[in-house]
Amino acid sequence: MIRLLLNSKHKLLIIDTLFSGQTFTWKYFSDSTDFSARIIDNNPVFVSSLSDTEIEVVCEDSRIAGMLPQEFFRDYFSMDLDGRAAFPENFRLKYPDLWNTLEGYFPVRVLKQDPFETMVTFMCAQGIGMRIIRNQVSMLAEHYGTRFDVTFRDIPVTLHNFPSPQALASADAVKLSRCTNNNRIRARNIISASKAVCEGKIDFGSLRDKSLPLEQVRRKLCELDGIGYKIADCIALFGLGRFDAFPVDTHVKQFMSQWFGSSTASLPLTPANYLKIVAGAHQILVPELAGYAGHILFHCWRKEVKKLRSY
DNA sequence: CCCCAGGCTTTTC
DNA sequence: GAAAAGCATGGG
Repeated sequence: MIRLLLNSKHKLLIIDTLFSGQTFTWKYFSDSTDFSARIIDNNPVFVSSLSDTEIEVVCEDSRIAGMLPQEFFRDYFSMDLDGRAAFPENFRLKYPDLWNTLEGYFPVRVLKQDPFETMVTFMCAQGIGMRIIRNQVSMLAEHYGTRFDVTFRDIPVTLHNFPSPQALASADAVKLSRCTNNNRIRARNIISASKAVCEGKIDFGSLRDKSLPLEQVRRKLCELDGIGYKIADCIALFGLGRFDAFPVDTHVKQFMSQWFGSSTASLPLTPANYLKIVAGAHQILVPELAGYAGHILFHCWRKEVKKLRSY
């Protein structure tokens, strides 16, 4: 058992962007008895916060994804990155009101999560609400993942890891569709994408190469059925650590129009308009961290403007 | 029955 | 080529 303390110079707010269900959603821990858990690289991981700037991580193995836990989790939680760094100097002068509203959202982390898990979960996120997406991902884990029964602080906890590419590649489309909101097309796309990963047609290791232009990463991922610009950019941002990737979904489209006066963002989200909105975002934000900024703006928009209760 | 939800694919001009 | 329509499903 390994216990780590990770501290940051700035406040932390950790939200699971992969919709991994209530039982293993990272939360903003209000008190020290509260904790969250999930499986990372076949390793039960427990997280709790000790203060606004310090979190405790407990895991079993001395290595996670080939790295020392200390290194892995600092990277996983982007501990050394300040959300403010994603906004250029003149941003607070140009958008003073928005800057004030954003204050509570700079601590939001972009987690560097598993690319396969990221791919499948965002394939489950087409044109449906957060609640249903979470249900799908939880069901995928429960039906196709491995079960872990563990205890933490004397509390029994049951967890499921996210299914492997092999597990989903060999799934039956009709059965799998129970876990994809009864959408068989989505189930079929997930199976074929999983096969592509198994066969090495999609190699996340090589897509991780930072010298690879984002357009090339996007093009490769878009070869898969069911993946367009938005999902490709989500995989790049959340799964490949490409913080320059700026996924434009219905919410991002809305705040790009409302907050930044993007005329393109008020038009239908065609591929051409998508690229224009991304280009606009790179003008307003720090380009190499545009996606990171987008994530902060996204959560602020949903909570402060749309008044949605959950993250 | 309407609209919306962390879009993508096919058809049509 | 790019714009418009079609698709799929559950929830409010």
